[in-house]
Amino acid sequence: MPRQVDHDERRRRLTEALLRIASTRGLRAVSMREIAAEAGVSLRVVQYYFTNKQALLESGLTELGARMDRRVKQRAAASGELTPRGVLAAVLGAILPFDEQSELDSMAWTAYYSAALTDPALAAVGVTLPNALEDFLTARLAAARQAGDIAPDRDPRTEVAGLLALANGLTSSVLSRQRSHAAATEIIDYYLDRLFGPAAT
Amino acid sequence: MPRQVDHDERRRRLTEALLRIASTRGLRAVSMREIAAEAGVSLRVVQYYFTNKQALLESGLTELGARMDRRVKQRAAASGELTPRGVLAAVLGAILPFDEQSELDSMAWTAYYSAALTDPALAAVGVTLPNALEDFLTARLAAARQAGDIAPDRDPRTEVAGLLALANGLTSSVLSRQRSHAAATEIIDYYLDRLFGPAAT
DNA sequence: CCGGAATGGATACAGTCGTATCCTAACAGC
DNA sequence: GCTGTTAGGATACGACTGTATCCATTCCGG
Repeated sequence: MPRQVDHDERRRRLTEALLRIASTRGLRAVSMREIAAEAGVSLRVVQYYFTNKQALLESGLTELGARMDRRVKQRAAASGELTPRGVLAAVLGAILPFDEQSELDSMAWTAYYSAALTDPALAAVGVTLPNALEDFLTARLAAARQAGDIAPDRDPRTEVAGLLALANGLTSSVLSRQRSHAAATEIIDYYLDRLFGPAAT
Repeated sequence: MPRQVDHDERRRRLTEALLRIASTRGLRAVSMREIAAEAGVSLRVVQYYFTNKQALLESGLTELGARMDRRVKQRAAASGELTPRGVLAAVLGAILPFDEQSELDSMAWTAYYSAALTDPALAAVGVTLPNALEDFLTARLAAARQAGDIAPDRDPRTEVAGLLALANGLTSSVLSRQRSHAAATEIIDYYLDRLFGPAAT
């Protein structure tokens, strides 16, 4: 076995190059040759480490999901809050684009989302994270209701679904510069106040 | 002047063909030749009535906006309610995909939205309607607050922005089959109850 | 030290893309 | 009826696409 190379590392570099193109110029600008150029390698190398363009695309979406997951956990840990509201605020805040990298990732995510509407393979990869997020938050909120932190007439599943949809919609408006990040955060806080009662965070 | 032809009518047919492709197979499947085939004409005809592919794309987005506008007005008129809540419910209900055609249009809209993130010309066309909608609803809600229909501590602009973002986010989840139309409507009603107080519609 | 697997450079292939060009009907005004 | 503009059929161009193939390295295990 000559010239052993770390395949995972190579694939990671290529996937990152793909996401860089997708987030700045859109998925339609992603081609095997463009990825090769962006990663500074030859076309053959891209072909060598990914059998297909499809496989490459799916790898990009998987990576995007992993990044979002990392951001959520990181933010939840950083805020350090263990209150239900703290968890919700951290997760929703991690969905909104809050710095340059997360904004780029959100753009790529948006491109993938619309591609998934007409590509079942991508759709299958893409639903994993949102579903996991919704289940996780629903469980947390159900526990909070048990503990009496929120009113018993609130349905945790409906609340979480609404808040997640809200965060996604706000992300869209932030990406299209209709709204600033600060304004979006304000709206989320506004709704959290409504849910938990107006408590200072 | 020989063989006079209704240019607007021809362009409309081509635009509709474009949207049919975009909503079922995505914007990336839209090509001049595909549009020609879908409309049952030759490639030359498509070129003849639209100078550019770009012009064709912009025409598609304009048409999507017009359809949405029509739907909003139609639903508002059909519900016949003049109450602030009725207007809000009608508009938000018109944003959600509620039948096959509006679902197809929502898919096309999503495709356009992500394309607009990397295409300034499309972005310019696409922001018109959402902004108009937000301004219209904000004015309505401000009037409602004046009239005492909602609590005076609610900020109309924030409320409207939140509700529109919510409707957009719910549309996404309905399109990706994460949620049914009924479930999405329920969530919207839930939030409207929160805003106006639990009144029967 | 050498045969063979791992890695990747160079190039080719068959399609498809947007756009441009050439040419022929069709028909209103003179 | 001739003319000139309008409407479109047919075809071509060069660029780009994903994928496949051929071939030269590199270097580990025997």
